[in-house]
Amino acid sequence: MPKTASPALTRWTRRKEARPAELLAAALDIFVEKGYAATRLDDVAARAGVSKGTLYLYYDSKESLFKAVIRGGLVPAIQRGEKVFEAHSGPMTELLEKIIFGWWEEVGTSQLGGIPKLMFAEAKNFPELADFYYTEVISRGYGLVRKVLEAGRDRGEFIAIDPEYGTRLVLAPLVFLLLWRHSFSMCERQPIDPEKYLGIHMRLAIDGLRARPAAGASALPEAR
Amino acid sequence: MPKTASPALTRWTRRKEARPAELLAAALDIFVEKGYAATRLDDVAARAGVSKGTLYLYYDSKESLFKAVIRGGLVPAIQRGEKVFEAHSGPMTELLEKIIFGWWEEVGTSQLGGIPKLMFAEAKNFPELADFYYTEVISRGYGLVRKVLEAGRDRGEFIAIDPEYGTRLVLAPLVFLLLWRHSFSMCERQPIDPEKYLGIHMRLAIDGLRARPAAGASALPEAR
Amino acid sequence: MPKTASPALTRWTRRKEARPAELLAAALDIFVEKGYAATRLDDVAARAGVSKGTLYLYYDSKESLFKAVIRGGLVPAIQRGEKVFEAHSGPMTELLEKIIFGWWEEVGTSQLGGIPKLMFAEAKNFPELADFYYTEVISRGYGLVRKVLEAGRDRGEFIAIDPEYGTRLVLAPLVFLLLWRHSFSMCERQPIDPEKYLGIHMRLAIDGLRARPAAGASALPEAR
Amino acid sequence: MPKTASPALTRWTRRKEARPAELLAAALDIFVEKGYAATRLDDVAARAGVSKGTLYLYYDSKESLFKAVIRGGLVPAIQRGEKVFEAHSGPMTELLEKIIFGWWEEVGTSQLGGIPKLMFAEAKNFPELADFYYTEVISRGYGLVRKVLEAGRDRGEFIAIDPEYGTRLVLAPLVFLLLWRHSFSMCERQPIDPEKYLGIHMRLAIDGLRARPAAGASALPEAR
DNA sequence: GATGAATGAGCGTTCATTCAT
DNA sequence: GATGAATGAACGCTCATTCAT
Repeated sequence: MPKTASPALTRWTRRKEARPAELLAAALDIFVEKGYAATRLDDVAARAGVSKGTLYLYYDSKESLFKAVIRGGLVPAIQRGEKVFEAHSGPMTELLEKIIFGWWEEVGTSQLGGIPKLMFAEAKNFPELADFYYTEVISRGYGLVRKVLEAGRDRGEFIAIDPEYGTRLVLAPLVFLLLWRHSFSMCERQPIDPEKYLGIHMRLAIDGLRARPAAGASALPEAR
Repeated sequence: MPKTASPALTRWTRRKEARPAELLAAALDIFVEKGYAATRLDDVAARAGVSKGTLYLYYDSKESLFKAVIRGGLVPAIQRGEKVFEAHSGPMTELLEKIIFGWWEEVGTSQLGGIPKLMFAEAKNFPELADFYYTEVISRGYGLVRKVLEAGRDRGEFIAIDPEYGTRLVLAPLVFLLLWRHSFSMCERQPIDPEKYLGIHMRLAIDGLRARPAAGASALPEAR
Repeated sequence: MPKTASPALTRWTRRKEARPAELLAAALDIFVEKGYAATRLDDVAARAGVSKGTLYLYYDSKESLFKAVIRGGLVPAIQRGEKVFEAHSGPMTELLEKIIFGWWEEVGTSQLGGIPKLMFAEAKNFPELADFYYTEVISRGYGLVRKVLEAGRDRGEFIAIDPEYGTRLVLAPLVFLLLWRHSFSMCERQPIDPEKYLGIHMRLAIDGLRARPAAGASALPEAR
Repeated sequence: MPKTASPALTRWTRRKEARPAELLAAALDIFVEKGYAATRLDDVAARAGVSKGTLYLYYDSKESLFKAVIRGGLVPAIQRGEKVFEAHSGPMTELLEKIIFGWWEEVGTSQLGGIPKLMFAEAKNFPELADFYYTEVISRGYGLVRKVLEAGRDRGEFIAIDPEYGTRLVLAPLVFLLLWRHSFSMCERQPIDPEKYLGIHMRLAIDGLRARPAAGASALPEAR
């Protein structure tokens, strides 16, 4: 005998295990589509196919739902990046490319790529959310890239640039790409090609950071 | 024909003509402080010293008020940049620095610097607004930088990089700085120093773009 | 016929029979702690160590649960008071004190003391509940005290005061004490001492009610 | 030409001066009818003939609306009682009766008489409200009566009873009457007659408090 | 032209009640 | 019998917009 006739027809269906993931997926969709403040919990519930009250069975508030989306989506991606760092041996230039492109593939091309725009947009109005995101995502992502730059400098691969600023300048175009694709991308006739964009950025950045064997006339004079 | 007839009438007329500008200044303040959605028209009216109803005498809706803010604030700044381009003679590296630092001083350090964050945040929810901003601000700003890069390439100063992507990569850190300062800047202990940040960016970018007399092993091989 | 067949069945049966009492005890705790409207059935269930659904196995609704609490708590206390009346012989002044102090000890100092406040609060919103409480608790409690006063008057101990009003005036301070301790008592620096309060009340009341051998100038002139 | 055709027909009617009083009257009605927690602001608005939003034009929250009801209704009544105290000369027995009966006529027979029940009911769940009420109403009302008792004792009219407890015992029947009439009064066949009830209370209380020229056998032995 | 009182749709959150398991 | 996931109707509060004055 099959399990039941049709789950879609019953109003009460027990889905305890699957629910949180479904709810989070629906929430991610709507948060990315509308932004944090403009997201209505009704819409999230409707997207997940449940009632608004059900949301509160799993998450205490809009804010905790949002945090769960971050915790379940972006934080693991960061952690995987940290694993990649630890497992890596070889030139830091390679590791840098691996991390940047990996992040793009994992985050940039998925729905998660819409989160940073949302966070930039709402950080001022929801300081607690901003703190959470800064601690859990930004500082860890930045720390990861900074460690790569510092290791490269220590290994003699990179020039001695201030790692704080170098990190920002390495990440800025990546962040910009993320924001762009969730804002004005539909306004351009010629849409940006992320692979090409990131490729050029990486080549310019790595070349700019690379320690030159014999500093020629055009080398950066004391970039610190 | 003289501008106005009597002084008494003049003062009244001048007041009436000054109203929109006062309203716009107040709106800019609040929009930048709170964001678009969180801005209450009551607050704008209070800041301008008028009643809420008066706002509707001049602007149809919150959205049209917001558009007017952009039209009156960012577009003239772009136009001044275009003037600088036309008046310039000499190396394009100099012009690029002049434009980037000029934009930072004029826009980045003023209230207007908060607009881009707003636009990125609301572009998806207000497509018409996004189109308007893309046409009036983004494409003109980008075009300006692109023309600098193209002129530099034509003059043999810069390497032959795809100008569309080069432009984005030159501007991305600037945009990032703008957004950062209106979002997460209060989360960091060590606040970013814009002059230093832009200085390093310019040196890296100009060095990366600069055509090298004799391309050594580490030079960019055909970055196109 | 013996009560139950086997010990195993007994234990199970006993558990099932104990359930309502456990639920009622939990409900009394929460109702008294939070009030009727602010009581959440989740809390009652949690306190009783059962699920919320189980509550509905035994009681149709929040209101019927509340009624059951009253039936099981206050009504037996009234009945014990009636037994005391019947068993008493001797002066009515003694009986009155016995009943008042007994009620205080049994009801006032226990959880049950919170019920009258609830009933006063909800009587208007739940008329059916009010009728039930009036019939089962109030009219019987009043009747008891009234009979004491009437007996005292018939025995020549008390003056001929209208027993309806005398009863109310004897009970009012008791009710007031009950309500006070479940409402504003935490606002006062010097908390009320129930023994002292009731002691003074009793002495004043009994003295006021006591038939004076020779009615002096200050005696109550026919208080009817 | 008359002012306007019909105010009832226009949706926007400017009522600024009259509004607060109308709102307060409507709020008092509903609060007394339903209690604090069970009062819906929609109902208050509907009773006042305005929209719910209009309520928030005048009062920040449900709580502040309620406080305004107290401040505008009960506090002035207390103040008038304090004036009566100051203006009085003559026996304290007279003053006590004047105050008790005055309070009854002014508060007990109006809608305001429903407030105390509501406060007893909600004090535990809204401690801030309880503090406010205790400070503004209870402690002042109690203080007033206590001063009468103390003055009477100092003048030799009253026996030396603990004024804190004497005050409570004088007021308890009054409070009880107020609560009763807003809770169970509709359950009784023979409704209580307030004048008679208070009359008997006053005679018993004043007689109980009165210092006896020559303490007979039945006088209170050291009621302290 | 200017005002500001009034509106009403909408949102986050709560909780008594239901019912598939 | 017992469970607890799911529901949905409320409720307090907000705010862009309207319009009588």
